[in-house]
Amino acid sequence: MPTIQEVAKQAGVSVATVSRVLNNSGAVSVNTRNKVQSVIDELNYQPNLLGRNLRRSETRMILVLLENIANPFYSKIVKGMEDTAHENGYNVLICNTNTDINLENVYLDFLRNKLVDGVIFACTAMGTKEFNKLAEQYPVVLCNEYNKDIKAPIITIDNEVAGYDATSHLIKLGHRKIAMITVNNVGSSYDRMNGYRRALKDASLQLNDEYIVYQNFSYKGGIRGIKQLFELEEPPTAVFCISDLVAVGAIKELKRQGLKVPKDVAIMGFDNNSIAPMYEPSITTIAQPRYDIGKKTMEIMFERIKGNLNSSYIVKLEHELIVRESTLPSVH
Amino acid sequence: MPTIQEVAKQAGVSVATVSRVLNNSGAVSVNTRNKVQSVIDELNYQPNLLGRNLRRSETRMILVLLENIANPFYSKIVKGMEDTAHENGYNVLICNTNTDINLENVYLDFLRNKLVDGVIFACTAMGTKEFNKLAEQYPVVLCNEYNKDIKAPIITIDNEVAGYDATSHLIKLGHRKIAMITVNNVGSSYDRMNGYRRALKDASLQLNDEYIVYQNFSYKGGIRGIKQLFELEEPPTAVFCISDLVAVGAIKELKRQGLKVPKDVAIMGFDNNSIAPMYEPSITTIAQPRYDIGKKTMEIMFERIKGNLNSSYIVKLEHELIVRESTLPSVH
DNA sequence: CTGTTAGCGCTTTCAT
DNA sequence: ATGAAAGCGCTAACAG
Repeated sequence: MPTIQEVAKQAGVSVATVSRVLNNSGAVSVNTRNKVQSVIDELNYQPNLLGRNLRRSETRMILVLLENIANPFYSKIVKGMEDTAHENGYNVLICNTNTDINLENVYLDFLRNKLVDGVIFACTAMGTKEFNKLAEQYPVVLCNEYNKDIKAPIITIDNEVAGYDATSHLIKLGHRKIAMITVNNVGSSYDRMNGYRRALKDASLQLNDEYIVYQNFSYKGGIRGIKQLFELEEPPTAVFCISDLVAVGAIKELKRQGLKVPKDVAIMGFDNNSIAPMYEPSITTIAQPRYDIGKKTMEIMFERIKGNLNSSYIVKLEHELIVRESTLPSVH
Repeated sequence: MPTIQEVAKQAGVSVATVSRVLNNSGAVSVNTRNKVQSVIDELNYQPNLLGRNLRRSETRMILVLLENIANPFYSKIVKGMEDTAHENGYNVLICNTNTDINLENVYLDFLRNKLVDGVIFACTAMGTKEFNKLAEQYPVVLCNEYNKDIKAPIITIDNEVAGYDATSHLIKLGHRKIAMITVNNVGSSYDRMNGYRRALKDASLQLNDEYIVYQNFSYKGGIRGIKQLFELEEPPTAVFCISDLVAVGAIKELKRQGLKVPKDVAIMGFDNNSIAPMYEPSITTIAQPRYDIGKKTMEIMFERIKGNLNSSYIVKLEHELIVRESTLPSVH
């Protein structure tokens, strides 16, 4: 592995000059440039970025924290982030935290130890107070996660309106007994539930607390949610699920109970995961503008790094209702 | 951001001593250690790893190249890699290449520029010759990808036997007309197809080239594969799909054509993706020991870094047949 | 047990 | 247009 020294020696110039051609900076005569470049090519020289990064005290790396890379929801978001980062001469690192606070801390050390210039949280494990302390000291932005006390830029959709739209869709199809399988203590779910409530109210339908069941974002959450709902005396005819994966679990369990979707029960998902159009039946859902969310998040990150943004700041992007088989109209 | 200098000054010791307590190395008196540690805590000092890494010329980072993080197949593999890396004081970075050779090159610069100590390919874009050149110079290992000319450690299952087992399962169920939807030019698929052929031969079934259709690993590949097969005069009664995603596309398209799985056609997947048990019907498949594959891959990486391994080396782990609804016995 | 010192590879003033 | 030299923050001989 040649160093810049060896290139300089072999080209008969100083290291400063080699550095200049490396960075296309300063003024270098065409002759010298060619000479240096040919030595670089000949030796197959690759600059050691550890040296550069130390000197510049920046790495042009952004860390993205995900709960789990397996969650296909984030794939397009990450693509949006990556493209935007590359356009700006940055690179993106992805790490899984499994929402494990210890693991999260390990990766946050990358930030504290100057290995990355900023962190995007697509998932948080730590508490709000701690988070705000971190966000005060370092460039940090939140993607698709939030609560009202967070002091950092946040990029998301308007989950309240999205919940309203999802529920309204079911109401328009004639459903009166509409349940929701959701999760607890997550800002976005809370907002979606508020939208659900407002839609029922606007349609003069009665709120029934038994129709709101708390599970988690998983396939199994959907199974358990349906079990719970269909033990009720008056089971719902439509279920709004907090994610497509939950919707899949719901459909699977309904099928097991001998009920047909959408004939007996309409199912609504959320996220427009890749599984939604593929499933049998395909799943009606709310699509989030995932690529744009990623893109915007990264743009905001650069603003934060430049210091143009210092306090909390929220960006809401547009969602979209996508109607598929799981809510095909039928009479009730 | 305090530096080691400031800690040293404030603690009234030399930077060497601070470094020693930081690394738990050398001998430091209990008194000094406590003093230094308290200053570290007080200043909330975090060592700048750019300095350390430059000095040590290692980063204890391993880069994992994936085609796409959205592919849930890799999630457990990555978990196995991460756990093993953490046990050894290393960290894992994940990058998407989209099998784009330019993007792959961007990330490989991390290796050439000393930002990571090794690269694991779970997906390759470059040609074999180039790959071998890289593998000669740097610690590189391949996970679940290969061809016979590769000169680097490879961790995989025995795809030929797996293909044999999958096909034999269908034969045992009484099927005689067994097709395969596969992909071209991929080492593992090639081996699985050889296994498929050998199973047919061992059962004295005739090989029918029309029953082998080439698509890609996607959902749409499954749809197109079925369309092609069911335009034949004698369509198959069972189809071995090269991946679970392909199987999903296959089932969806059969349903569209009014055929039932498994009643009319049996479908076999591969990989035991998370979707396989969730799908309707659930999908019979070959499970790869994904966590162990990841674990073993990382272990081999460390051997390579230590220099204990220099040439090509192949590790084959055990696979497993998982029978589900999509091949439930029925008479033909 | 502790301090002094050189240097990892690079960039960037400051001279010339 | 080019070079000399300082220094980013850290570690690791070496000396004492």
